[in-house]
Amino acid sequence: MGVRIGAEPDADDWPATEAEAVAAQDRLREAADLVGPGPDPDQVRTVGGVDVAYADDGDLVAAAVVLDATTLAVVDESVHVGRTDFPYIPGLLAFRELPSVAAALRGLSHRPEVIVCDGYGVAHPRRAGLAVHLGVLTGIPCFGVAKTPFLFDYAEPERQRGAWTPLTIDGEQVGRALRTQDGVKPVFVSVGSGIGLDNATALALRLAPDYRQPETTRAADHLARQRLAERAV
DNA sequence: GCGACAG
DNA sequence: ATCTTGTCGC
Repeated sequence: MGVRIGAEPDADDWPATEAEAVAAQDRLREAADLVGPGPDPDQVRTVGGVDVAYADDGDLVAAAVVLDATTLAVVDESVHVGRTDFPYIPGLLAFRELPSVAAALRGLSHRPEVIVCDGYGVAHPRRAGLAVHLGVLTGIPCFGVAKTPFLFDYAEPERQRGAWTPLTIDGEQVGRALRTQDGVKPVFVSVGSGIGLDNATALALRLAPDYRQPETTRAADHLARQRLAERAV
């Protein structure tokens, strides 16, 4: 327990207002590595997943898991129980979730080779979504897989699993709409930092052999919800 | 100006 | 995100 994840979010320097958060994202964007290429999807051995579950009273549970990239079995997991002061503001999700997610990651025994986020990377108003933030912070290749579209344009991918179409913002490519299951709504893949879009797409598809969402996200989601329900006992 | 808006 | 019944389908 206690794996290095790179720099930690500085509690004293953490934005408290919307304006400060936006300014922080503008600086953060410059530090991101959008090319990678990052780990070869066929050579990766471990993949990390993170997610957060919330209670009505503001309590939260952040979960971090590590899966064997071949069997997709969970080989390591960690949770952080805490709270957030930062409200949910579209475009500023990272400032609400990231400190708790980072805490959960520090509780892992094994450092994953790549991390999958539940949300956006550069498919974001300031190209600085949760996956960009986490990738820069940890130094671990990171990308995002979101369930719903925000401000980008895209054409509907073909019906079969593996089909994808580009996500664009003002003509700029910021990710892909990827069909992970035949005839099921696509997910939205975008790079965070330390990995290229081709590898991120291939990995997302490989991590979702049976369901719409990657197993990393499913495992982290289940763990967070379970621990939140057990809380207060 | 108003609404919509990752999770 | 979270709150929720029944319902359709494998």
